[in-house]
Amino acid sequence: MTVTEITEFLNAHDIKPSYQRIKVYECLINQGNHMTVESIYRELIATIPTLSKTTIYNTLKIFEDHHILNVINLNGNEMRYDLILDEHGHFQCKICQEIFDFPIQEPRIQIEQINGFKIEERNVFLKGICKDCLEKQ
Amino acid sequence: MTVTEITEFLNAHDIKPSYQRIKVYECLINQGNHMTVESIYRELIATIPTLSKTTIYNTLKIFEDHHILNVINLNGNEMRYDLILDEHGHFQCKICQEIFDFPIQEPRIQIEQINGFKIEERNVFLKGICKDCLEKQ
DNA sequence: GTATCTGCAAAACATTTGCAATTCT
DNA sequence: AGAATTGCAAATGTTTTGCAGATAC
Repeated sequence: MTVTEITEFLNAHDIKPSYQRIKVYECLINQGNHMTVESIYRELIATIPTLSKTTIYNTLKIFEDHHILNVINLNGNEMRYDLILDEHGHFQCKICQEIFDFPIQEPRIQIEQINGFKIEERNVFLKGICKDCLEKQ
Repeated sequence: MTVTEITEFLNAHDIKPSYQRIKVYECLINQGNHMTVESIYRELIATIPTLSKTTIYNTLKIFEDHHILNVINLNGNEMRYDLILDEHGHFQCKICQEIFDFPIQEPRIQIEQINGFKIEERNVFLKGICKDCLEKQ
């Protein structure tokens, strides 16, 4: 995705495409999902030496409000941020702590059980032991 | 569940049944799921005036380590604690913020997609608008 | 020229840690 | 007495807030 395309995308979602916002969005695309404010900061501080974490927080909040970003919290530590691209779940290994994405193809999880409720977001979060760590045991 | 039963239950899980631990467990049973440290504290401080939040944190950590409690974090604020009774998901209303439980009867969420991974815990967290808030709109 | 955006510094808040006092056996 | 538990106070780490300076239209 080029800078021009990001600019158009942000405009289309009523987000003014400032330099910082474009860079944060670019970072989320290039670095993949479940980034933290800290990891975004570390990634961008070389390019934007004056960048503050407050701006990252502000930007992510705006992205969330405009529904182009999902915010999740897997373990009670830092918040993690996912661009809304495809619907996927998260698996975190209890040993190496790494987070893996996996597709959710089952569109309804007994949603009819919750009668009259409007469901707008779904998060599926699994914990266990990943293949590599299992083999090391 | 009587105090005697809780005592036996904790003993059976290799947890020494101190007064505070019994009271915290009792609170989790009586007040239902997704309680926070703060809400447990407010509930118990009348009964145990010397109670500290550190003890609640300690106790919940022990319960978690001994697999009688699940810890979840829905919104990045406080952690929430669920006794492991039946498997259920959580639905949080974006308007009134209330959290509802719902049963998960579908045992596998495309788990075969994650080949060779050992899945030990599953959390399903939905967000949307609850019936009451929908009707008020 | 006015409104918006940025970013520093301080505040807020949940959780963890160190350690001394207490309790239990 | 000895070991485990409790709880106060301080530290930690993430996120939020207030506000002044910078930027954009």
